[in-house]
Amino acid sequence: RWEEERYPEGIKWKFLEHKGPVFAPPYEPLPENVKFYYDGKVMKLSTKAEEVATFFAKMLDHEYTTKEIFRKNFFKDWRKEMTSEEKSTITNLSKCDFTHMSQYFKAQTEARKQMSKEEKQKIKDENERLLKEYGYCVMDNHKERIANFKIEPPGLFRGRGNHPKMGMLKRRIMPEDIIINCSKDSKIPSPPPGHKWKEVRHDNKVTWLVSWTENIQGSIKYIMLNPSSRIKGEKDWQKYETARRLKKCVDKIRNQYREDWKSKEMKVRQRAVALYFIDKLALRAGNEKEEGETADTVGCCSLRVEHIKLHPELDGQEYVVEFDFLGKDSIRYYNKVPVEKRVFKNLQLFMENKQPEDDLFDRLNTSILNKHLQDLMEGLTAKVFRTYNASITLQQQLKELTNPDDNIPAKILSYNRANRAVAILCNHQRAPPKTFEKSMMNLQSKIDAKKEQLADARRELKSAKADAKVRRDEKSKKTVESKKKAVQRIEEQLMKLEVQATDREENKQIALGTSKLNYLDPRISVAWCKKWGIPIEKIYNKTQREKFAWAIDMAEEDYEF
DNA sequence: GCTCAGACTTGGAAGAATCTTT
DNA sequence: AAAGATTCTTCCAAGTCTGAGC
Repeated sequence: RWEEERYPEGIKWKFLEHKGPVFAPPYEPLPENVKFYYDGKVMKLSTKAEEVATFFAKMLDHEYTTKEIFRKNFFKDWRKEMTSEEKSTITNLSKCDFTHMSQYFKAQTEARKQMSKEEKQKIKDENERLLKEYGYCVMDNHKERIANFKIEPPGLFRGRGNHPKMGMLKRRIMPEDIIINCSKDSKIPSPPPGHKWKEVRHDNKVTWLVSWTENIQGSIKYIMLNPSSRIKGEKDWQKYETARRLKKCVDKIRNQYREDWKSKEMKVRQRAVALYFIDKLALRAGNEKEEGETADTVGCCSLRVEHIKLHPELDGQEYVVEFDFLGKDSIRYYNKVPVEKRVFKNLQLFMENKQPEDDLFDRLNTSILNKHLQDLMEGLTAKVFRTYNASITLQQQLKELTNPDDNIPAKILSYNRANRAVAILCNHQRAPPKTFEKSMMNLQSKIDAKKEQLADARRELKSAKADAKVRRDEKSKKTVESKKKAVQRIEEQLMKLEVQATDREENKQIALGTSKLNYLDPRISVAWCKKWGIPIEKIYNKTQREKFAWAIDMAEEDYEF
């Protein structure tokens, strides 16, 4: 569908027109009868202070609001929004009572659920209108869907893990904060009445339409296109092509880093051991982070001595490395891995005379590592190994697990298992769903019921057969046939349920989404579907099919990653 | 080399929509 | 038709990596 690189190096588009962002709705003050209490007494808050209070009230049931850091950060920022009078009265968060406000919001949510069909439809229509007007742009000759055309509303920052900034106030974004990017010859979006944009620029070397600076980390946020767009799709395709190029030289690279374990230079040894981890364990690169600004998490290059334990022997295996650290999003990585003796010896060396909080690879960072990788293969960076290993694992697992004689549900179970192997490799975990146990039990009772139904059907079949033997007439023969069919149908249904139960159980703590969306070359899945006659809808839902339209178009059943 | 801003990808949870059961 | 379960979509945080400036 797309031809390769229609533009000179670095140029992303020739024409870009859009309507600008949709701002968060303005704050609506609470009705008079919704009270806030301080120290047991009713207190009427100024609009600004009230708005921030509602952010807290809405989160009251969440564990966040019990955390010391969250409360401290919130209170500090809240006080900044108060009038001087409020400031002098409200000095202690523990004396603030938000429960009435919280109840009000719960009632609102309930009321929204209870709305009539017409009212709900009205809201839906309004959302659709907004999407139609602001949700699309024109990039070159295509109308494209925008991913996030709505500006994030103000609220309380919720970091993940142990974030030092949790609870801080995310301020409201105004047109004056907004940079618009579009082409000169396009119809330039107009700011809301009485407002101005911070800037309008025409930079066709970037893909974003709108940007602003967020106040918690001071980082830039963007409005960009949907994954179904040409610009994202092409990039995605390129990513997998880079990973396929790695496939061709990965053996050479592996031999190289194994050689480097013996290097005289410490830096080279560290680089080689780190690369081994990235390759073998699919670890992330691990950039340095500013201390105290974010949760304390690490990747490969930023591992510290305290994150690994060396076991010369463990459970009958030699040279075992025990990893235990918090990775991206503060997800725990825990793994015991037997490694080659040389790696083990090197790790011992790297850890000599170091404190637990010292860097394991003190001579290495991601920039050094990536420069080296660039020399090994053009376009090679640390994350390409994750993509490569994820995709190659899927392909290999599909080959191994797919049984040609299986029916469709069983084949899909195999697919999910292959997907799961990748998710485990990439350490994509989720909190078990709150309703997990219950839903498993429900499914089990469905299975039991189905088993009984099957037993009944079999009994009926048996007696029908006996009957037919005696009577020897057409009618009873037909009855046998239809009973046979019924048994078969129920057997199939039972099998389907059992497969579902297995799949769900195995998936309890595994998140498949990220690998499916970001690491697995979609052409592998498309080819697999074609090969086994599985409808693509069983593997990809509508959004996913849109994102992977290029692959669905491109891949035949003999596609090899 | 090092730092930092900038741009873009990757990440799980929460909320909304839809389907299924009661 | 309400409630409950499941799936899809949105949200927005948190990574990776590049390149400019010194």
